[in-house]
Amino acid sequence: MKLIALVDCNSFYCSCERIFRPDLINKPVVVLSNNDGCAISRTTEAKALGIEMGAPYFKIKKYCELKKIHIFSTNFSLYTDISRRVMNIIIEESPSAEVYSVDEAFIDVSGIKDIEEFSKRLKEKIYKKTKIPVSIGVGPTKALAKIANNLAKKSKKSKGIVILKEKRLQDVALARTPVEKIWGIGRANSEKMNRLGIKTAKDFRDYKNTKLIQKIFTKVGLQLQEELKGEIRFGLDYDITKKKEIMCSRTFGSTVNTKKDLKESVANYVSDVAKKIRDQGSLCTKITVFARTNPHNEEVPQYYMHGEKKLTNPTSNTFKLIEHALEIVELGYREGYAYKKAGVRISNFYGEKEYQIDLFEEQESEEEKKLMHVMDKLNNYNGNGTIKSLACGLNNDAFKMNRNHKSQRYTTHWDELMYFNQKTNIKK
DNA sequence: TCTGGGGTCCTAGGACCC
DNA sequence: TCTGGGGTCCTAGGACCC
Repeated sequence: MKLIALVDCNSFYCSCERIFRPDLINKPVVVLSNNDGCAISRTTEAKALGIEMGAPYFKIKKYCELKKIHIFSTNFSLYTDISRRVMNIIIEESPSAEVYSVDEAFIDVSGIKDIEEFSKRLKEKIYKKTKIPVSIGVGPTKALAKIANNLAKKSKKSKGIVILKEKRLQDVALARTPVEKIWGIGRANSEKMNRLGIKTAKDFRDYKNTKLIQKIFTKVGLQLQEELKGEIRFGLDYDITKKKEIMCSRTFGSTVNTKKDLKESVANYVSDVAKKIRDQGSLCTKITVFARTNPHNEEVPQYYMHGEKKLTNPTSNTFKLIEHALEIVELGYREGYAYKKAGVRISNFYGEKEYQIDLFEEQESEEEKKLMHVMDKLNNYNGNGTIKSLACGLNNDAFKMNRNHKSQRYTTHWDELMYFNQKTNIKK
């Protein structure tokens, strides 16, 4: 039987701060987001005092002072560093692990004889070496491990470890879990579930009309239901090092009111994402830029500037990307608005599986067929299926492809073709 | 006065093609 | 010249997660 453990750090950012302030153990602590905007991490003591996730700081400031809640501004480089230490221990101690986020990791514990003993040892070791407390939940699937973990956090008796191996235990656990606590069911979907009379995770698991589940909650909802039944739908992913999109965005302390200032910020964000994409060794073929006014402020006129650009040549070059980004700002910028937030996102990375197929995998060797095949891939890779007609040939002479239906929609340039050729190791 | 930042996945519907 | 049904690709946007 397959068993998956989820190790989750308790109130991670707060716990990181406590490493240097052991006097705050057992005291309420809150960590705020950028610009001290809102609460993003709370200890159990702070939760008990009613501090909500995402609560705007200006609304709770007085209350925090009154209740002597200790407030910290974020220190992401610290958290990243501590996270790495914790994850390294988990990887060292486990047969195989997937680092899922900054404070969580899944472990395949199927082969381990005494899972309780293993969990206890791991938990102790992490605490001893990093001073970060963790909870561990075990179940046949990721979704069940998540539920086990939630219970481990809640129940004092469990001492931070809950193992949901037997069906009987799962029944009890699921009946005690309201739907909105299920991993992957957020506010919108839990409201829909309640309307269907589904209140607990057990109700959801046992809901017979799976067609309806699929219809309302889409494929993901159906997969979740199956996971709760103990059927694995989300396997462990050991190789998630490469991102599919990278973004950088900021809320401004005060608003930005000129095109020049906005361009300056955008250029900064671009250099940030460009560095990241080079670090992961990819090139991107799409860039998105957005800037928006403050949606929380109803007094000011609202505008959401948003534009994207497909790049013919994949790149990670900062200057090229900045050029593209500023062009988008140039097109989308409107005078007279107070911009409160802006960001840049790059995506459609070159270097992913689907683009690495051998273009000549079909061994039929007629030249025309080969070229058509390349064109199809190129179309795919350019992401728009409507390349006009193929201009391809030595000396840059146009060389038109004729499909039997005389479509002339496939075009590109020889350089581009050669570039693609090079990258994918096609033998000419 | 002050409301984070960085991701992933899915679907509906439009555009386009044959 | 007539025109429809079916397929594919792409985008916007929703929902969710940490």
